[in-house]
Amino acid sequence: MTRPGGRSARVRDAVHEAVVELLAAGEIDATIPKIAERAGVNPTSIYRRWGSRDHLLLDAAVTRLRTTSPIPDTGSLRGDLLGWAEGVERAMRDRRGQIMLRALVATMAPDAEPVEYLRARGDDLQAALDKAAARGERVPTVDEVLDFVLAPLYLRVLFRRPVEPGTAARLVGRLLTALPAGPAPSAGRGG
Amino acid sequence: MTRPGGRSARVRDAVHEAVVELLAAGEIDATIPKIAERAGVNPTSIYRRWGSRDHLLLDAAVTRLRTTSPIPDTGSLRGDLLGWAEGVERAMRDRRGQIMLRALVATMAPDAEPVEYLRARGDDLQAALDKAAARGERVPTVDEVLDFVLAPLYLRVLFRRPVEPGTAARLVGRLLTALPAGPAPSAGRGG
DNA sequence: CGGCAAAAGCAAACGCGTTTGCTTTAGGCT
DNA sequence: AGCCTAAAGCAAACGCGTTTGCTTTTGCCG
Repeated sequence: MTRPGGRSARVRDAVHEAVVELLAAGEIDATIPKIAERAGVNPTSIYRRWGSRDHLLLDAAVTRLRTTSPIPDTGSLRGDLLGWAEGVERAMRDRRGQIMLRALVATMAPDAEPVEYLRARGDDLQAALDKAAARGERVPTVDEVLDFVLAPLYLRVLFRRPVEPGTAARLVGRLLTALPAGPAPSAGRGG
Repeated sequence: MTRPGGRSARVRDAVHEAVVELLAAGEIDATIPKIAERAGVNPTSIYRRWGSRDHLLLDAAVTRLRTTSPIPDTGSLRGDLLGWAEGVERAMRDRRGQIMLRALVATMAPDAEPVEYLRARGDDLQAALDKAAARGERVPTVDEVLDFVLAPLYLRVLFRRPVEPGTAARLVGRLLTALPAGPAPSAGRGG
């Protein structure tokens, strides 16, 4: 039996927010007691619920990502990709978004179980591409979208290079321009 | 006055190797005492020299990167980029290379001082492009190289998607194919 | 509205990572 | 070869993150 609402939910949200705020404030190695204090919560509650700092960070990062940049349904592939990519760009221009991306990457152990959220977002992307294909549009693969749009945005943040306004639009433009010419550089669906 | 060789160098190398081996073996949160034990070294030596686990990991990652995938001088831009990118691909297909990339990203605090090595590699890339331009070749910007080639390779590793053999060649092909058409999506030099 | 149990709070004990003062080793220069 | 000192080793003390047994709160279901 589990308790999704009430105090449990309040504690969860307070802890998540404390993580984001502390990390964004530069306390990159904030300990669990520090996070608990900031959240107004007992450290034991965190230990019992999340077990380790890494699990907590991963959970906080995924939870934040989940609320960011959904893929819209605009009626055209370009519109869908643009709406999504601009959401990603906005998140990547925000310090807290940057921090959480780094936390996500840092805590994804190389051989841990797959992050369910990432798989789901890959499916969303595939669905948008399928819709466009059904409309008769020429569509890229998921891998191409990730290569052309997501990877450059993320790499800028992870390597601390600036994300200029309009980057997302230029990257989507590149992807769609490249479409008629080149074959996919890698087969299969992405995560 | 400093001591570059002898015992100091042996300790440094042993510690670096211990870091790589432990992380690659899945001990992602190996503590300094564990690393010291593996290296056959006193923990105090690590604390005194590196100060913190993050500094050590960053140093180990950069040191390893430094020995990987230099930019060759083949006489053509395609050859230079291919040689370099295939070196990166090789590193990214190796578990230890994957681990160290993740460690690098994880320990690069958002507002810490720039990592000298990354700047230097950006300069190397720029130099290769300049040479090609001097030969009259049509050349991309550093940012375009990073977007088209490095970002997709790194993102695959960081998000634990497979790096298929030949990925580097396909990415370089894409970059050079896109050249005549599109303008650079972002100005400035890369890191 | 009453009761069961999940989850939070509390406090004390534990373990281990970290710091520190000192000693010993050995690199590099004359 | 011999001196000087940077750097490694050692050991003990310290501090704090973590664990654990128990109590208290409170969400949720009948």
